[in-house]
Amino acid sequence: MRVAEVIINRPAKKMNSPFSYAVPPHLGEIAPGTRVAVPLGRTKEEGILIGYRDLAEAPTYEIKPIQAVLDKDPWFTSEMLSTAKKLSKYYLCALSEALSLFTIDKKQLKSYERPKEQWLVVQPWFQPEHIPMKRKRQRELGFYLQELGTASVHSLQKDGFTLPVIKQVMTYEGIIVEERYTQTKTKFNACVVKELPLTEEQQQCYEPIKRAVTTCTADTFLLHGVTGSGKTQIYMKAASECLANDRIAIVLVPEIMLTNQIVTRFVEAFGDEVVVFHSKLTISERYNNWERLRRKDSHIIIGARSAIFAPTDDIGLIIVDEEHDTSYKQEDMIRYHARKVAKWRSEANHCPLILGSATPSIESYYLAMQGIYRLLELKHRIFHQPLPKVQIIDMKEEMMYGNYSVFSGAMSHLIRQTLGNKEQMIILLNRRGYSTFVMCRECGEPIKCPHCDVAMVYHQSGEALRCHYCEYHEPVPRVCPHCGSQKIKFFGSGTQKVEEELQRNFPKARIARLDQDVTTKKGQGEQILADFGAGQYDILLGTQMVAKGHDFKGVTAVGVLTADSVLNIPLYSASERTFDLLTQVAGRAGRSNGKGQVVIQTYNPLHYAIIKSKAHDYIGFYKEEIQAREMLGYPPLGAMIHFRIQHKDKAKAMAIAEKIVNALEVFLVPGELDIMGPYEEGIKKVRDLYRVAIMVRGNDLKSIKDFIYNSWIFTQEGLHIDVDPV
DNA sequence: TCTACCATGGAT
DNA sequence: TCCATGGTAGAA
Repeated sequence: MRVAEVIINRPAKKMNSPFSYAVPPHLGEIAPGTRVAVPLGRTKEEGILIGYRDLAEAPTYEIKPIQAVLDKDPWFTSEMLSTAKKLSKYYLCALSEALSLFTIDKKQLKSYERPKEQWLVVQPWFQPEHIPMKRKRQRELGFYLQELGTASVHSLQKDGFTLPVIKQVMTYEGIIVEERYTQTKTKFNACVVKELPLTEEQQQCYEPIKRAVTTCTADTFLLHGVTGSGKTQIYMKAASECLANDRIAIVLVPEIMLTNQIVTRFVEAFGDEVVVFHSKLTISERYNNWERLRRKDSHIIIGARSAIFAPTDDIGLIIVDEEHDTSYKQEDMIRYHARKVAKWRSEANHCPLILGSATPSIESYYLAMQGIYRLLELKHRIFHQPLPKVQIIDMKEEMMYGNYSVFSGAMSHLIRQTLGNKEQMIILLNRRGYSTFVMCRECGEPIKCPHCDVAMVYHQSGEALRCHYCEYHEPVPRVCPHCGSQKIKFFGSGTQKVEEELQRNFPKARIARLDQDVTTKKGQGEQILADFGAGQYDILLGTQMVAKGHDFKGVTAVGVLTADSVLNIPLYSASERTFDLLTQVAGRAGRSNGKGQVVIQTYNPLHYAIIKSKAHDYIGFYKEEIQAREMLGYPPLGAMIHFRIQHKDKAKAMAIAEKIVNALEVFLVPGELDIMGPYEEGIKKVRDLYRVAIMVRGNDLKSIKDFIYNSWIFTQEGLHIDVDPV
């Protein structure tokens, strides 16, 4: 007996294997990849038909029939199905979760139909002269229609006819109303892009990419180019080549929210050939975009992380811009890395993948050094502007000279100088809120969140202490909840406090602050950036979002208040992230006139991540970093899996973790595959759940992953598995 | 995930 | 004895 294998569309790991259903004859042949409605228990559920199977003998359970077909054409191509399976096994998540990444509507059991609209078709016997003179607009529409022969209701409304008038004309003799699929095709002027000249260096990088696009080769290129070297130009050339071959190009950008340079340039150059995916799109806009890609009305999709799951086959090119950016790794739910998925999809679609960055991820650069990726380098800035001058300030020294303020002498001087020259400055501080923690002077106890193991942060707005890990907030206590003393003091400086201090020291400066507290109100972040770009502010103060890809012409100076905030995070990639952040933010200075100045304050002035970023020396940094990782077996010279067990009972969490370690111990080969833990995490408790962790590190984790995928560990409650944590 | 089922246990 | 709660196996 032939049965259909259906994955129930529920994010439950326990339902990871497909369920068998019969296909009733009246539904005909259902292609794999189609969404179907099936009975499950006593409810009706949505599922994805992933294939067929022959049952040798009658099963012990009842085979129920599929109730309905939800997609006219299968939503999932076979490539999407196989990529989802790969993702599920690699990242140890449920197949249904992996599949749902490719869908755009989380509402279930909704069938999707291609958008249709009504068209009025004029028949030979239509006589507008019979329409009474009194009905002026209808008569005009009649003659207008006769001229056109056929027109859609939508287009007539655009031409100034109201809906009642059109409705009335539709009833007249000689007018036939037809339903047609919406056609939104607009002509694209390819010349715009073709005329974009490339420098010789760019041309050299572009040649092999072009060859790979035309020959449909799944090569991966690492395009390493300093900021301002014209990577976008190469992306656009490659995309236009892909478009000329009538295949789809996917362009991934880090965070689309903040007015993204690349998006604007693509839209300007390619017009309606570009479809922009971002989280603010409505469901119908998403469907419409997808439909455009499927009909090849548009060939380029540009968007953040999730755009890699564009439901399309025939991908001809994938570009990951700023490939080192950490926003490509999803940190909640399914913790996939978009760069990894891009690689899989490029292989399955036989198309090249371009990874572009000024500071490539250590992993990508390593693979390029191994000859697995092809390294392409842009060493010169297009207009040959010099890179900014970077000064490193040792804050320990500042303190020795009695300066306890957040601004070193050099920093104050740079601010004063920039303001004096009527130029703009960006100041980076990786801490939001007012103060970093609140502590009692008597007993030395910091005030902690009652639900999480973290110090609460004072936020001026609302005069409240907030926890950055949960929604908990409370007013600042008058007396210490621990010892009753009144000596409560604020320590450390967040963006809010620094803003205040800046304003006090430089009363005339116009200061804009950009951090999560400001961005939560939608559109406000973009507005601040736009205003700053328009010169309405002198200083832009903010968390790392000020460091990313904006091109402000008036900015000549950049200040980093604490380079250590990222460096001190206990992660193997802390140095890499520090180097990236410093290099990125320094790159904001002097983009147009070339006299950029940067001041970096730090307590670790001798750390190589800081020294190498001062010298704009990526390769030097890479060499030191790869050595450090080689010694410790960190990625890319080994892979890691992070297990987090959460439980409201600390002992239970520990017990579960120990059970997991015991089960995995058979794979332990010291030096080859190591298991660390179970240990309490740095932050012991979040939202009243205790956190215990296990870390597995090894040169090859495939077999241990396969084991976990098929064992009880996979469905263990309260366990979160993070493959390739960053 | 959702649901039905069973076990436990406190209140009546 | 009743019902409420909690934990858990199974769904085709």
